[in-house]
Amino acid sequence: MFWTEDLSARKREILRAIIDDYINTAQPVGSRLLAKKHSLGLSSATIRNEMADLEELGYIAQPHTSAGRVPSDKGYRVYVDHLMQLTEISIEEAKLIKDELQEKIFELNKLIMKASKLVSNITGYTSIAVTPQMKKIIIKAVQVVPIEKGRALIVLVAEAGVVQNDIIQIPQNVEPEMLIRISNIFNEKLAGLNLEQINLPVIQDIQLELDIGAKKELILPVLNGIVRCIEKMDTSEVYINGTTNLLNYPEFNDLIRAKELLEVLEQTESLKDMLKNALSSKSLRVKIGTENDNERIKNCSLITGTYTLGNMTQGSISVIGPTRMDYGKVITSMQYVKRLIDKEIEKILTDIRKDDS
Amino acid sequence: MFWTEDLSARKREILRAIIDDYINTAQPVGSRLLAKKHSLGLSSATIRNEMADLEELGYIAQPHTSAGRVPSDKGYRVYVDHLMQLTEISIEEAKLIKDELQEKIFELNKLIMKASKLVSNITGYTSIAVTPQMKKIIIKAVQVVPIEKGRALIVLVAEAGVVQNDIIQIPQNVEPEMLIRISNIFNEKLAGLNLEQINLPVIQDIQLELDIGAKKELILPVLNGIVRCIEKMDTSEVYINGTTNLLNYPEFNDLIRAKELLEVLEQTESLKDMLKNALSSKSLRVKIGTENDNERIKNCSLITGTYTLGNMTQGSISVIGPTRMDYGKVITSMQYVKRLIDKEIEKILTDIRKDDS
DNA sequence: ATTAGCACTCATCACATGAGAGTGCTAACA
DNA sequence: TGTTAGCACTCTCATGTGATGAGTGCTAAT
Repeated sequence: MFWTEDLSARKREILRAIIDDYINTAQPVGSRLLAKKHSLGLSSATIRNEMADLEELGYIAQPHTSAGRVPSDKGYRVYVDHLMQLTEISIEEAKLIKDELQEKIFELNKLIMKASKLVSNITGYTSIAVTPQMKKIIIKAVQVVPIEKGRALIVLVAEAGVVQNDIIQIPQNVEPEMLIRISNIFNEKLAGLNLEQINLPVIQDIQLELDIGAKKELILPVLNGIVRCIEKMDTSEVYINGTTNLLNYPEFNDLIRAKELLEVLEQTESLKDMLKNALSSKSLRVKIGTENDNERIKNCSLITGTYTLGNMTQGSISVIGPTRMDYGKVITSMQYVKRLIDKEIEKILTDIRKDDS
Repeated sequence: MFWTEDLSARKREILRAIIDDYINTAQPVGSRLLAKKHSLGLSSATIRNEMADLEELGYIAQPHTSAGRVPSDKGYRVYVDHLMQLTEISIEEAKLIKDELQEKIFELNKLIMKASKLVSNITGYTSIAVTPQMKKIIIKAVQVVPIEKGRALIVLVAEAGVVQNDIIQIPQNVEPEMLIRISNIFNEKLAGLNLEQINLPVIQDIQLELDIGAKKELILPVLNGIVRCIEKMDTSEVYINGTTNLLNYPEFNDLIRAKELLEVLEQTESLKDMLKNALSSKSLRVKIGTENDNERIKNCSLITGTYTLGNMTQGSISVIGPTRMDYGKVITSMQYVKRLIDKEIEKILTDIRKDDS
């Protein structure tokens, strides 16, 4: 869409002024106010005419006949894509973010959780962190740890500090040496593979090798334990921060609206789905109001940044707020955080890969 | 307090009727209604007189002159302690609870989280689960797992399926055999101890033994890793379920009230403190309104059940709702859940201890 | 093309009014 | 003496009314 053909420079100026103002005040903005506050050098009557045009084009709307104008989703879209002016992040905030994220964190999930909390604090909206699904994460080590007679722990270690474990029952009379042998074989066969690559042939190969010296009663539980570890690794989790922030905004003064939104936030499974589609974009994705698939957040905007581990596994941090959101502020801080996280992830990976510490 | 001296049987009947009614309707209950609905065999005038007495004694109050009566915290207290009639748990609910909790769960925290969710679903209020602090949990095994050159994983296994791990950096040139040796020594020295018993003498003892064959650069990170594992184990976590349930109740129709409460629920640290004091009672603890220390939930009631691992480590599940809470329903279901959990915990412990599976 | 002026619209607020629920008190009753 | 009927009184809540004012669209003048 060649939107520039729709809108003269003046119309753009006016539209921006309207949206800036509305984001600040949450009040429909009228022509008189606009003429006074923003020095556009135009009379209210002229502005009125332009506003009528903008309304016809669908960028703004009137809640009722005698009210000012309110931006439509289409209006916000143009605003975000072309009109908005990004401000620099403040020095204090930059420092805060750096301080929080640059302390040594080996675990990817911890990093994302922390960043998410930070984003919610800084923006004043609600943040949603989804930890990565690990389908393609590479296994570093497998170990069977004897706990006591008849019980052992399977430990699966992958890159980026991802660890999972599972308790299994084993025959009473297993020698510790046997467990070490099994650990070694699993290590040899699985290390370097990613989760998806562990398929039937690989398992059969291992089974074959084990069958020589080990008993079936031992092999089966170990295999099951590993499978459960893989399942746990591949399960992404959802963390939400700053839920109550949303209640500060007048659009959720209506208890029914507020409840609707809070219920959406409680449905972590559907949240995962909502945020999954963002998983390809390199930069931030902005979904405004009805652009969201979910009916129940059609008066909310969702800004999502995704994080990738060596182009393979992905998690995300999102901010959700009313469509009347301070897009500039949110995007600025999220970009800043994203840059830092990308750098930290890089560090986690190279640290582990290079062993140069 | 010999409350029975305060109240005639008739007054008690009336008080109970008032509270029962108020819990159902959330409306101040008047004498006329009471005379009609509950067959007390008394005229509204008589009831009025009794109500005046009950008000003077502080069991009920009037929101304003021409309104019915509303129970006070003192009234609810008597109700919970003496007047309330516990109903049997319904067959469907019993089945639901059993189905959810009796599938094989080895991990204590999972069990408590699941139970908490269940309680919130059944009661229709909000539940708060605090996983146990593990100060006194007994260590079963320690293992140092090599991940790759220069990096290893510490795994600490304790009873009840509690596992923690931590990634450490180690010198490049460490032989796997050395790690096994170290694991063995730590195992020998730490297994059977509880977290509190791991103090300086024990550590020095281990250090002494290790110094003979291992390098300092290896021992220190391992020790640090174990300490961090212990810290992680001893950190209790808070899970909240059914937050939005609260918004269904008219006492939180006021957005300010609702927000206040939701903010309390977001402060997990202070929640832990609030629930800590309940950690001695064998049965459920009921805190009504102002009986709670926290100013901000003075119009809420909090019912807490605690769970102990062999009289040592403790976690809790609580239900929070308006003081006008269906105490009968909540207490019934929580008691039922508690009984089941206690049994399951017993199972987890004996299972692991006896190895008879 | 822009602007001043004006009639018109509509939400919002303050205020008045009436209905209804509930009370306390008094007097009659068992 | 305890219980009940009756009644005047109180206070909230819902409803309706009118004034206010912000904002618009249209027209005519610049």
